[in-house]
Amino acid sequence: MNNSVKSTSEPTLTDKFQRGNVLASGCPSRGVLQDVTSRWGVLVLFALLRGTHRFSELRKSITGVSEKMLSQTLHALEADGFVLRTAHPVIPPHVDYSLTESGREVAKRVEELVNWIEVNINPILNARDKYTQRYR
Amino acid sequence: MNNSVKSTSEPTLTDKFQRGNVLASGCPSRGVLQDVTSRWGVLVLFALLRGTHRFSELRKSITGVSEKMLSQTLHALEADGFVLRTAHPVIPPHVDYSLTESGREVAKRVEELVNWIEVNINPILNARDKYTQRYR
DNA sequence: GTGTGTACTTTCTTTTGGTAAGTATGGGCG
DNA sequence: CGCCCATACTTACCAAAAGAAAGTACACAC
Repeated sequence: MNNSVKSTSEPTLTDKFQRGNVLASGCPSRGVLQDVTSRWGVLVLFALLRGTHRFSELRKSITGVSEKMLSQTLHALEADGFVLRTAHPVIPPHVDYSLTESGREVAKRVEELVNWIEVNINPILNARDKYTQRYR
Repeated sequence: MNNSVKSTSEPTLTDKFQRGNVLASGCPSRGVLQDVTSRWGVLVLFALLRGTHRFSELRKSITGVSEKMLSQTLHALEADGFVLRTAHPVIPPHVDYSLTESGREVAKRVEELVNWIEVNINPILNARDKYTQRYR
């Protein structure tokens, strides 16, 4: 991946056709992929697809997430431009989280994956049971 | 969940419409989701979508993965029924890995996500740069 | 001055991940 | 015969990440 500075500000042909390659360890797209597919990142994107939520709401709907990890995950997704953080200057604090345009794009794809797994969970679990029975 | 006592082994209506809920911490679908979206799981599925590969080939194409993690990841995906392991009884060992039918289904969805990120990597990185400049 | 509510942050412990070395097997080579 | 090679794993050890729980900040109510 070439992210070097250009002498002109016009996008060149190679710029336009440049894309990442997650199979290459140096490519920054792998970092973004990790933010998106991280344990809690997936669930945050999935949850925010249903609309704006505040911190405490996310914490309640995503069962099992700690405040530390939720905070960390939201920051990473915000830095990548997927999540918009809106802090209202009141006390006690009130902060809203929503998806950006690009956030909705990734989240839609995450949702497709999550939905497929949720729908097919039973056959998958059966396969897993058979596997563990066969090979201990 | 099921209030009526059943004397037969026929699947009930509720059985048929049962699906997972990844937002619930107890739901096993969350475990499957983690296998699929794990750091190396995503890349293995993505790589295997291009066809059958042996262990050493995967290790080469997925830059940066250790033998331990590749082995571990392949086992998890095999247990979930996404990956088929075929060991030829020769020496030195020769083992092939390919996707099962359900493996192709998840992998296709993973691919959609990966492709979107690879294509849009540049705007994302720009957003990230702006973010780090603003908030250090 | 004590308690409440929200969104974090910090500290400490546990779990997970990475690195490197070891294991099993038989065939080729000197 | 002794030694090395190739391949697909395991194992042992240490570093990094995640989880649990407590602390912080602020204004207002009592």
